[in-house]
Amino acid sequence: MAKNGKLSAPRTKCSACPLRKREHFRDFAVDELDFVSSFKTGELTADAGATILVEGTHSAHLFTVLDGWAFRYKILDDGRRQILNFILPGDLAGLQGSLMGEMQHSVEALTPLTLCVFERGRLGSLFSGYPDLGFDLTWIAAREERILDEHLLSLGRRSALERAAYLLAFLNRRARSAGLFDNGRKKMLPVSQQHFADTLGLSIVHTNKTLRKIAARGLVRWLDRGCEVLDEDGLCKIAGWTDSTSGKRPFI
Amino acid sequence: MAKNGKLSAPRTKCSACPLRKREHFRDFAVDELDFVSSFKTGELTADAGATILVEGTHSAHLFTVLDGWAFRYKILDDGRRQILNFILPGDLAGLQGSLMGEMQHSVEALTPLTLCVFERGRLGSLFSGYPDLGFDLTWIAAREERILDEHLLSLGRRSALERAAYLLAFLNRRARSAGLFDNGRKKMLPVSQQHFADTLGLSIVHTNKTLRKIAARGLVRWLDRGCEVLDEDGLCKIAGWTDSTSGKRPFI
DNA sequence: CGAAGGGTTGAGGTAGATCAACAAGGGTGG
DNA sequence: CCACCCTTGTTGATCTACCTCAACCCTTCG
Repeated sequence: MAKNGKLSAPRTKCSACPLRKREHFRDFAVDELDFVSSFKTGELTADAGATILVEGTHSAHLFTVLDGWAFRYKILDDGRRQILNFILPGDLAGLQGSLMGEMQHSVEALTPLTLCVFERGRLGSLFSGYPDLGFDLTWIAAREERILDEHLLSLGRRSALERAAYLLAFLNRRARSAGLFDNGRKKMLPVSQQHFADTLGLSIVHTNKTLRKIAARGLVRWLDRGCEVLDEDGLCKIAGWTDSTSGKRPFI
Repeated sequence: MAKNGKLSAPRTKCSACPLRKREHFRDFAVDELDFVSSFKTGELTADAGATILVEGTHSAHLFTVLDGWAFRYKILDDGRRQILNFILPGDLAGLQGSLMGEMQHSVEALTPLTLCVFERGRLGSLFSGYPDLGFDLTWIAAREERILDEHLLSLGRRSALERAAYLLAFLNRRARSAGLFDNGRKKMLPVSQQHFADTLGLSIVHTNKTLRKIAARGLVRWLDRGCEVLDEDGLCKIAGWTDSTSGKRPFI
């Protein structure tokens, strides 16, 4: 299934799911919790750099990230890579492929990763038995769409500096919402400059120069293999971006 | 509701929906047809250039395009505009806003447009009463996601020439699938060079030069306020793109 | 200790932006 | 009817943001 990945029976019970307690996520009704518990057929742990899903293949599973970072990407024949989005705790991976057949992007772990494994074959009973969960799935897909819209605006119309500032603010905000900065965890984005470059659609050299410029202004600090955002509002101002997401969100 | 738009009671009965007959779209079950008929509360016609939905507002409706072309876009404060995707017959508009509240993009008619109007308030009963339609909605959202993924790859990693070739092939393919070329209708894409520029993330001058280059190779022909694709395969080859969508697709 | 993966920096090249004209309709008001 | 404007497309000249190439540094790891 995944290079450097280890599949096991569920270790984390849905009833004890650490995500459900976090402020940003909505809780389940009791019968929904029962269903999701049975929907979850396994747990997958993967090392940083492991490939979880591969473009062009079919997968019998979809996943929710329990802990860690991953990203979705596509590559052109000659190796040019575009990172499409990042996947954080509470996010789904593989929904597109589950609904429509073949995967059209790949997914790779950015850090050590823990995922809940679901059977795609049971999606039908999710929709028929738990309409609210069906609604949630659509909601989740619509949320992804929104993120891609904003990202598209970035690539199409923002300068390198604006783009980089936007991405930093966006990632920081999502990491915080997902609870990755909770109880004293380091507020670090585990994203290398190569990943930034491939997300921003820039060369790695120009990415480096742009990120240095932002660091020189004191908005961000570079760490070993990652960075820490010091002034999210300042970044948003540079990018001309105001995030409008708020409140609790569903997850499966 | 829409500048230059006219709202009326449904004129086209769902039972006589012209889309249902087209090869590319899946048919409804009888009870689904009944539901959709009651879900459709009106019909909207709009002139080319009319604004259908506005970023930052809430809308009580969502729409399916019956005939004509529209597009979704976002703008930055200083007026830079990015077109996110085009909306053709059978496509939904306003789903994001219906699920998540405020619209985060605008929608504008590219040609005279006819839309079915649905009440967003009845989405819940769609999911609870007709799980297959709920599934279809998720499917439709996932399809949009795929398109945006490919578009993101374009903006991030393809050259101007590759990007333009991809967009032409993509639009031509979608128009054909949506049945816009059926029974002897002109095989024209009603997209101005300004629209191309705002979709490709290029300046209008460079867009013009790039499109001329493609026209000079005989892959496309320029008409008054639009263009006609002459060699879709040739365009796909330039772009390094192979479309993998196939078979029937759902719509609401 | 050598190799490999990140990050950093300067020099020079180029794809695409910006600026500036101009042409060809179409619409509108006089 | 003409005179005017506005929109859309077209083309050349110049500029610049970003790319490529080519170093070099540091840390980690086998």
